[in-house]
Amino acid sequence: MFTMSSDKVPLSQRAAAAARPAPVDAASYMEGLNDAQRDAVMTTEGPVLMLAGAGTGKTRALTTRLAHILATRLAAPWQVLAVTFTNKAAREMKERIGHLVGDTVEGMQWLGTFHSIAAKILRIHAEIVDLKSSFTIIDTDDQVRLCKQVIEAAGLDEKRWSGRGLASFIDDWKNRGLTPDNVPRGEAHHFGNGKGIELYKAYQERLVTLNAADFGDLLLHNITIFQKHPDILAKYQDRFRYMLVDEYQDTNIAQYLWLRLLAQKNKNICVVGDDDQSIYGWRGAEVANILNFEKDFPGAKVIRLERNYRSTPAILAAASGLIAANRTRLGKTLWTDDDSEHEKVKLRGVWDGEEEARTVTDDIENEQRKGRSLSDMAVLVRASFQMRSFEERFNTAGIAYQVVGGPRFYEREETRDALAYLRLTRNPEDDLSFLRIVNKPRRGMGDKAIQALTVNARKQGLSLARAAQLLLETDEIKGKARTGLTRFLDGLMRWGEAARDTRPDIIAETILEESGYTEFWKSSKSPQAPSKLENLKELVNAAGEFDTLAGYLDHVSLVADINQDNSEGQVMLMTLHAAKGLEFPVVFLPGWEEEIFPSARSLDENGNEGLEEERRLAYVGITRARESCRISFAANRMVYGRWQNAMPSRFIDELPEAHVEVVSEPGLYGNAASELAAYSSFNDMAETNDTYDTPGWRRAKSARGRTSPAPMLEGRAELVATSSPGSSSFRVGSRVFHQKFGYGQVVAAEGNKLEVDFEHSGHKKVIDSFLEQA
DNA sequence: CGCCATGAGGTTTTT
DNA sequence: CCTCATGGCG
Repeated sequence: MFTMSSDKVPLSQRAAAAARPAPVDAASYMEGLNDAQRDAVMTTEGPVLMLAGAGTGKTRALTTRLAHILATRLAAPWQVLAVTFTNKAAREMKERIGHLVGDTVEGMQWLGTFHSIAAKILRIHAEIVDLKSSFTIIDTDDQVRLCKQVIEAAGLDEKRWSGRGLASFIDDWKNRGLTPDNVPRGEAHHFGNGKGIELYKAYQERLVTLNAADFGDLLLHNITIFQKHPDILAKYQDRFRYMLVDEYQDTNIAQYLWLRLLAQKNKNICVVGDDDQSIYGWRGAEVANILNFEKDFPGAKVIRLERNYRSTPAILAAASGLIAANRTRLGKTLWTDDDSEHEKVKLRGVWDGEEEARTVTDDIENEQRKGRSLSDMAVLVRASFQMRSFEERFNTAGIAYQVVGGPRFYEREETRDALAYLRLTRNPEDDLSFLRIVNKPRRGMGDKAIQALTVNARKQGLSLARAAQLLLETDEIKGKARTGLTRFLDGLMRWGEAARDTRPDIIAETILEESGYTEFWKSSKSPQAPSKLENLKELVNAAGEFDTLAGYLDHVSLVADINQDNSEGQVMLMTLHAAKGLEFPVVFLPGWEEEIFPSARSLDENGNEGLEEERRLAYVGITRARESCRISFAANRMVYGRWQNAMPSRFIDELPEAHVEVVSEPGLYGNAASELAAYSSFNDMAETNDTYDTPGWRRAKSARGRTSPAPMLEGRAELVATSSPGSSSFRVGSRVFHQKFGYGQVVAAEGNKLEVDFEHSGHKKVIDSFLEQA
């Protein structure tokens, strides 16, 4: 097919193409696409906003689009810019385009993550922002460390102003595309006694002397370069004839500015995303980017991918019903023509977290008995601390599980130490690495010696390694420190020498061995030592896949993880965030309680915007499910070692009841009467005139009053409010205070559930334990 | 230099 | 409650 036939094109396709030479507009890769997808592929010219709902074949559409551009020769592979957020996404995209166009995809050197592409551009023009093209990319840890140094140097109280705090301010500014000169003056007051901007400036200067850039810099420096040098910008504008951006709803302002600059000329920019799945606002993502796309790029064509190929109608209805409560959205309606028999979304209330873990585990075992593989099931939680109860239960039940996410390989202490050795070997000027390992293992270089060395180096404008070398020529250093430092520096020279003509894995192993680092862990009593040694071995192996040490190190700084083999036959346990983009036949969504989900902190810090993002997170969770979605909430939960009663999440009330089934605990409550009660409790909802803002325990509440106790409450206790037999300590008429709602007056009391008129928040139903006498 | 006591804080995560 | 970081002391 076409001119770029290759071994990668399946034979069947090549045969087909040979049999009936297809005209370009009826190309075989278009087969099986629906109208919207086809539209998204064919509309190559001008700005395009591809609004792709969950499970609507987004990846297929966008990879086909790129394949189409290449196949029809609208652009050469190197004239296409395609950006993603993660390496994984970039890899998958490349692979899938490869299936369509074969080796041509290898020419797509501008397909990658925002960061890797920005880094590539920055290496070419580094001198404009006072860097050398060999600059190092520092990670979050080093960033914090540097910030700490800057705070210290500024003579600020280090207890009051943490490195972490400064780093997050700087990150935030960089995410918004702000250099020190552009930060609004008012924002300086937020940090370091009004020294915020000064500190930011000092931090940037330190980076320049270190010849380093942090992640935020990669984009920001690009923007600076483009703005200062229209000629350079023009070059890239001409080069990138077609641009494609995946997960556009996750872009921050800096990324937006970068894209806008590049797209200015050809305007052939296609952004793909789903505003309903924007869940990274807290790290700088701007939903506004996708909401305003049509304004930012006049004449943009909006293409909606709404036909869902993943989930059952009930799951789609539940997700759609929930997300409809959000006000700021572009609006989409997912539909499916799958009308086969399917189950409703299952909702279960339980007594406490332990019971929740137990029932989920039971469900999993049931499914397994029915022949379902463990890897077809996933438990998705809001926050990682919720994982523990499931892990414990899985362990006792002997169910294999895999936690997805968690601490990353390249972030672990031993990995970072080892990399510091390798980096320092390649570049002896790398002071951050020097500091990290100069005394690890111990070489007699204590805090005092290092302090002196640092001062010395800075005075002479030398790197630490160089300064150390000079220091050894004097008599100022003696004893253990002298021998330790001498051996260390000798080692560096030797390794640097050897690195030139030795395989990276061999050199890595040699360095770790000769430096005494391996021995450091071997003789460590730490219980983690064996696994750390394992990790070091893994790192050495990973290095072996590269031709040079430098090549490996470049790769490492932009890749957060080495490929972990996802072994089959394990239940997946992860956060909702980590689950974005994945799908499973059976999905469990536990912990749907106020405070937990939506997270109290999101609401506190970001108000309604925070709430909407939480709701999108819930939407992401539900839409991960193909066949079965099981939501649960507990009436009591142990939080920080204290028992707290919990209210069912308001999101539960927002699920359309027609598509939800309340399930009682199998065996315990599984009788017809309670099933009935469950249904009628739903019907009762129509009678209550509770409004949307009532945190949702209506369901439980309405069930409580019935002759037959609600199924999920039966036996152990009433759900939500264990109505203390006596009455509440608050009387009607008394003035009370609530953490979130403020001051108010009790207007009605039933057991420990009260109705209160709050002065600022209006009429609410609350549980007395949330109140204080005012 | 390493170990224990004490205290604070305790979503979500990629590059 | 539990974990991590820091600080003081041996």
